[in-house]
Amino acid sequence: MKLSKRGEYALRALIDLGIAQELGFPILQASVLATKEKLPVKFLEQILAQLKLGGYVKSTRGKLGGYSLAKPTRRIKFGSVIRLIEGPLAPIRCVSQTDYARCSCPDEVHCGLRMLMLDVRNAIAKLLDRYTLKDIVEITLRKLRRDKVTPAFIPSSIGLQSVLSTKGSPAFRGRRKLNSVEPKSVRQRK
Amino acid sequence: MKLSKRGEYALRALIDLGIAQELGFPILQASVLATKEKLPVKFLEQILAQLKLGGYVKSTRGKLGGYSLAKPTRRIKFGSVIRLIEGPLAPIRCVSQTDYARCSCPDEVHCGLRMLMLDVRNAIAKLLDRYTLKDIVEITLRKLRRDKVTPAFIPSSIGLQSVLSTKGSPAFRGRRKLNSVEPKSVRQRK
DNA sequence: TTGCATCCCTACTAATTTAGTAGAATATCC
DNA sequence: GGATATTCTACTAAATTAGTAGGGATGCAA
Repeated sequence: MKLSKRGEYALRALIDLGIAQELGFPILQASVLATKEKLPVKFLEQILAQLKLGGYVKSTRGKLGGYSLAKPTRRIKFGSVIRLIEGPLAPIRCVSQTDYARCSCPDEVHCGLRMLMLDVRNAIAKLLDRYTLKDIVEITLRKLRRDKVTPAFIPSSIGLQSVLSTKGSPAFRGRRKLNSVEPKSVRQRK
Repeated sequence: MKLSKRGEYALRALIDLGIAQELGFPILQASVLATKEKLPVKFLEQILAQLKLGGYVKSTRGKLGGYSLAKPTRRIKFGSVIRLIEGPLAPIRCVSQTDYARCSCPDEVHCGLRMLMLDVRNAIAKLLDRYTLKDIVEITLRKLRRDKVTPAFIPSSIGLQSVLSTKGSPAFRGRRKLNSVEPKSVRQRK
């Protein structure tokens, strides 16, 4: 039931890009992302390339280049990202909706394991196909604000302790709407 | 989010043992299980040894020997079996309840990925830690009866088409109780 | 007591997947 | 043109998975 490093890094990168975008920094370099998450740049580049293929990020080259999200955060569902990187959500292929394959058991209809795993796959898919990057970005930002913490990828050149103040810095004046309703299942712990 | 073959075979074996027991054949040989599920005997033996270590099955040697369940089916939860064979249910270690480990992110408390994965792990655990072998055995038997199918491991020497009749064959006269309430989440499809 | 079916134990291995490295090519901005 | 990025391709080391292989120990039954 594991998420691979590759998958983990992909999701981290997307979340970082989402947060940064919301804070007014729509473009981040691979090196910045890698530094923040403490992972190998070259490996991350490969993952970003894959995300680009999947249509989740776009890139610009050259000086001032980097990666940014290719579509609105609310259109990016975690389920589909994970499917892209890791394959089907289902624990066994015979209960996959997106990539079904017959399993070895003689009688699929009366297979107890299959019934159980179908439930597991549905539980996972229900969560991951509902939650969008937008949800997670909002929740994370709310937590950060509440605890007055500054995310690592804010360029230190700008002394932006105030970036996170709810009042709004110039970067995002007028486009705040982080008071929307929190999704039921992803609640803040503690 | 995959279940390994090893895990799959372990669960299949337990379910088969559970069904066989309920039908009055409490002991099955590794070779019988392997034949039924069409998988390598030697590999299955290793898995059964692991299940024995975990206290889920017991074995008797010699002629007429074989494997049987070591405790009542209602005490065998799928969650713990999978944990034994596969490790933690959690997609990433930092949200595991049974085998926590810190992850690479700088700030676990404000990690969006962690929040999401905690929900996934809880959804999985909620299912797998609730469902017991008993639940699955009952549901499977009910389906088999409804469709009048005979499970493969009934010895062909006995001509037991009638084994599955609800009226009861001598093997289990008087200890039928398959009309208990079906768990909500694992329902019969179709 | 002999035969045989069964589990038990240990070691090995082939294939696949995972998690990267490495380095040069290409594009873009100043 | 130089600095800074992404892009592309190839390679690889380590771990995991899914088995094979071969005997040894045990217990029942004739």
